[in-house]
Amino acid sequence: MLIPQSQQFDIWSDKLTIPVLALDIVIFTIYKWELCILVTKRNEDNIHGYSLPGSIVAKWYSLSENFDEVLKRKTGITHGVYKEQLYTFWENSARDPRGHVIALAYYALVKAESLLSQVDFTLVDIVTVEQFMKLHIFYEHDEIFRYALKRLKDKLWYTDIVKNILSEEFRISEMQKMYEIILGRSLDKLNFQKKIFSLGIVTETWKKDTSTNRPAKLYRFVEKKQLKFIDML
Amino acid sequence: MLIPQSQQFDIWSDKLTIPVLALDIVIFTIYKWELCILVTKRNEDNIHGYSLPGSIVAKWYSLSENFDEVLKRKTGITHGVYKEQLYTFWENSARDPRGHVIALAYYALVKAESLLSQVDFTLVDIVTVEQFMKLHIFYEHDEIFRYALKRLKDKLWYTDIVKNILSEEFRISEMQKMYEIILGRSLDKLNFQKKIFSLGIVTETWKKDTSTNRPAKLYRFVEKKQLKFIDML
DNA sequence: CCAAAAGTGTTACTGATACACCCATGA
DNA sequence: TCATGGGTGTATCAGTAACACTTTTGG
Repeated sequence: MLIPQSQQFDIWSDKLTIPVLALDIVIFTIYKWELCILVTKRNEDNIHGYSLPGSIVAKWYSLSENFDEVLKRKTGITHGVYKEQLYTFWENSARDPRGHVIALAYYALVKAESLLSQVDFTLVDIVTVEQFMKLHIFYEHDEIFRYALKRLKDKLWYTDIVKNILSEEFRISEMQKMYEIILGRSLDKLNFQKKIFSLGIVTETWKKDTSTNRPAKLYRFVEKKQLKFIDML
Repeated sequence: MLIPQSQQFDIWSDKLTIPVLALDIVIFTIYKWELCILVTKRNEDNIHGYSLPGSIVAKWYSLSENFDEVLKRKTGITHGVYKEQLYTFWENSARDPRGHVIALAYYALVKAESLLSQVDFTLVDIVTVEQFMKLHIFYEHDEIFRYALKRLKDKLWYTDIVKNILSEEFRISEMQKMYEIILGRSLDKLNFQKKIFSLGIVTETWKKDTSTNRPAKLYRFVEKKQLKFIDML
């Protein structure tokens, strides 16, 4: 399906009556006990700022394939990623100098070790969410970020999404720590366990982790098929 | 921004590297005490079937404007509509003979009287959801429908979305009836009231509706600003 | 007075929240 | 033996669900 560039239509041409679709990604990870995301440095009209990694959606490929391709080309990450579509935004022309772009927003969750070993840091920076909120953000990517963060926080309580940033076997306290970092607040130990167990997303391994004073039980996530909640799509 | 058709690029051309974006709408209404939606009759390759009203998204207009335009052109409806974006689907080429289309799905809620007075029935049919599920549906519009129905059902319990199909002033029993029709099951009277009142979406008018034996209190929805729940986007 | 629909009470159960305490281990 | 997490108990409160009863009107 590859066509010589010279024969391709100019997608920014006024002779084209359909909008260009971009795919932008909020990539979350937990790094040094903080919730972080990846950002791309940008200079538009001599204004220095940041945006989310993103690119134009290509024809002939599914949205999932487009996601993988954008992620790879803009960050270097090729595997070990949880992805989920968020929302489709219209980026109005005042903000986007290129013209009328529709932004298909995704968010992703990656383990820090996995991310660090794959990311090309000449392409992107890693920033904490606190830092991000003080940056100058291009397009409407700050809005996309807020939406992604809300979705991530909400999903903790009714899915096993956190498994994408935990190891195979883990102690409940490690899991709780992840929740606390993402939510930005501390949680009650026992109440957390009751909630998680009632969700039915974890199961005991009957092993112990003896790396701390008192050994802790190790858990793992149950198979997808055995989960009772159904997450459409 | 109008360009003579002769000068426009062919959006289906292989020389175009970006996908075409379509906007498809699940239009719900309650008609004759049943939950119904609007469908478009289609014949593709001599196969008779139905699809959701939809069209190609045009450049230079916001998604909201595109929605209004599609709705008007494909159904005749121009006003009195609640709209909400659902999800963006990739319609794989096997199902969509035109090629690679990305479908931006919306759903809408319209009062039956408003719908009936506006709809052009040479363009669309009105079917109950039961009937719809037995029809031959083109593209992946049956999947979009199921997703829309789930969203609609969920939203009843934490928003005032139902106000789009109720009159200004109404009795709680009328409201309950709407919920029952949409959810497809009956609800307990008192429990329903407790739930709705705790949501804080309705307020008393101190008027009575005397059209039945025992007069009923009339309620109305509270102003948007006074609602405590925040619905992002 | 009876049918129809409005309107209210009670109880049991479940889950969320807050707080308090004991336990097993290494240093 | 004590500091450090791991692990558990319990009371309260709010929300959910099921069921039963009373009230007000028109005919």
